[in-house]
Amino acid sequence: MKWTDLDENWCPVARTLSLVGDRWTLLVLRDCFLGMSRFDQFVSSTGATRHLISDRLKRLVEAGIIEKQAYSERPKRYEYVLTEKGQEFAPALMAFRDWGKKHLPVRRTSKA
Amino acid sequence: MKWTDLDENWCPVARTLSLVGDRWTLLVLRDCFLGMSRFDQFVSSTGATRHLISDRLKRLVEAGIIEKQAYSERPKRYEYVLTEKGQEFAPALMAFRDWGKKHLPVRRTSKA
DNA sequence: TACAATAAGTTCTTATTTGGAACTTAGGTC
DNA sequence: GACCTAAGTTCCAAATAAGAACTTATTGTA
Repeated sequence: MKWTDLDENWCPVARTLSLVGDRWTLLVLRDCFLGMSRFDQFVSSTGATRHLISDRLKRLVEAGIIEKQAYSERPKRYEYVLTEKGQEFAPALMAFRDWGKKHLPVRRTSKA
Repeated sequence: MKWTDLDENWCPVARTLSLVGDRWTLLVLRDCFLGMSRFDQFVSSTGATRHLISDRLKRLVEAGIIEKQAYSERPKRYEYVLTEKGQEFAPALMAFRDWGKKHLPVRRTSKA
């Protein structure tokens, strides 16, 4: 079974996962909430490959979660911003954040 | 970059994703919240391969999110139940559910 | 006794996805 | 004219997932 097959699932959690259920997509969304909007920002912030970021941004745009907007005409340059539908994803990311803060503290591995 | 490399990330969202940031893991957790606990239930409910379920259950046990418990001695049979750490993941799944209900309604494709 | 069934996995081969680096395009700057 | 930036795309090798069959231990049934 491939992941897009979940999009017609009876369960709203499964349908949501068919869209955003992979780590890079969710990291891109996190970055959007942190105020990032440009391709290279997503690449360096997430550590994902340019290929993946390109793919995930396309899916998110197609799903209406973010929008592609030109911020420069010559040369043509675009940025990505959350739509209202995307904004409403905030509670999910906050739940992830809270769980991570509580249950996965960073181990400081060196130099005090 | 591989996904487990996110486990030491400064961002709690990224650390959480290093553990549960894939669709099958999250679907298994959903099933746990729905009261399922057995291997074959996870397989048929999620539609993932036995191989994947096996792998994801291992990771979740290792992370202390679920626990493996024997429910039969002869033959040895195990089931998986949420730990308290796992229970506390509920808000994240509820946020996914709410978002999905609102923004991804099921299209009825045939027979009224 | 033999035959099928159940549960929880593992193993195998093939297909799909991802990683990593280099290349492209369209202008701008020194 | 040589180099820089931003936003991608292309390529091939490596990792991961799909799908089906097999395993192990035990119980229930004809």
